[in-house]
Amino acid sequence: MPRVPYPVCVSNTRGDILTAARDILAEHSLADLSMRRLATELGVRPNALYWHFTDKQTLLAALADDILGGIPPAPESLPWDERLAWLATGMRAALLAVPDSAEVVSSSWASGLSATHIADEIAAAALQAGLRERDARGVSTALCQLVLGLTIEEQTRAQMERLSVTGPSGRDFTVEFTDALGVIIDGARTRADTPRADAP
Amino acid sequence: MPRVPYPVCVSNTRGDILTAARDILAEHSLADLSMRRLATELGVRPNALYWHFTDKQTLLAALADDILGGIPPAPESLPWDERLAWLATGMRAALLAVPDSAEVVSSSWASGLSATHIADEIAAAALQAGLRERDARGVSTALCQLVLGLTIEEQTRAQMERLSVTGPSGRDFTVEFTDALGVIIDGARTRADTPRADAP
DNA sequence: CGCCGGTCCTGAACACTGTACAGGTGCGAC
DNA sequence: GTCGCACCTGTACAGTGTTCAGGACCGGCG
Repeated sequence: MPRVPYPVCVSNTRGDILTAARDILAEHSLADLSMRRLATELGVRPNALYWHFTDKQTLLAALADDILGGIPPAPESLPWDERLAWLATGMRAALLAVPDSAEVVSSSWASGLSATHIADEIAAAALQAGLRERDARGVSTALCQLVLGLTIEEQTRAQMERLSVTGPSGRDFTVEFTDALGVIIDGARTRADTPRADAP
Repeated sequence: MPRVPYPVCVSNTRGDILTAARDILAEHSLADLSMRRLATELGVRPNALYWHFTDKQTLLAALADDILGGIPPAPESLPWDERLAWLATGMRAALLAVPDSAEVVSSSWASGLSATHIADEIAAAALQAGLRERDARGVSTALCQLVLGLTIEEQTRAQMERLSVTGPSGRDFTVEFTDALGVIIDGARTRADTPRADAP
């Protein structure tokens, strides 16, 4: 049999690292996602990760892009308001699929290391509806911050219940999301109906 | 002269600790707000803090309540939509007054250790406008998440520029806030005008 | 006076964390 | 055969939150 000097299966790609990070989030939590643990999971020493990513922060930013990358595009056939709802719920679903991912995405957006592709997509959908540029961006930020913030709360609570440091919160986050989403989209509709003749 | 055996000025109260924490945020950053540093600033060993607070997390939650405590109440004379805007901008101003405080408040809200008094106040104002209960709460969460999320981004950027790890972002967060705020309040107005005869 | 109990703090330690530096091993190309 | 590159190792540093047993000070009570 061939001599296996050291590596059993080294030579990790960036993708391998990111999926390993996702696995740690899925089976444990963000608190457990340390460079050491991630390296151990890959059969590698912690420092090895710094060859692929300069920082933990940039690693998390890549992970954030990865997580938000799988949002299905809104069908062109949908009316514009339903497309807004589609995108926001899709973003929420993508986040809910990976525990603690909302906090990861939030930090990455804040640090500017991450792409905010979905925000642009939402703004574009609002623009197509005839909104003014600034209104469209307003709708986009309102929606994105709602999704991010509420999902952070939901996932933090879920984690706390999983470790049973706290009982069930009694909140229905899906309802809270739907209600706030409805309000924002109503606001977008108002802006769409208003004739665009006001002062800049 | 009197012998000063050990304490020069020990015997800190919870309030002293919180203001010291605020000072660290003001003059440095959240990253510098460690138990060790906070203790040093108070002329005390780190462990001493654990007599007043069980956790760093609960300390930060108390700090969050402290920061959001100074929001001026909306004048009763204002029409309801302007009261909503007043409360949201007041919350934003309270956060902007202390660097990195938005992140502190966000974590504290998510962990449930902190009071969400301002959210209730916003919901109450919306309720007075004649909104249904669920709509009022929807407006409240949309507004609070907007303020928190956007301020996190703003303060993170400010911190990065202060350490000159990054140039100016070119974003005008006040404009972004005002635009998104306008959209949400327009949505609230729609809900207020709609006769409340729809199915639950 | 002496002692008790509460309040607030100390000293030392544990198990971690992200990250830096120098060095080494394997592989394909010239 | 050797050069350079891709990828990883070993060791170490400075810092983190938190715990535990214990000690100094204080007012009040017998």
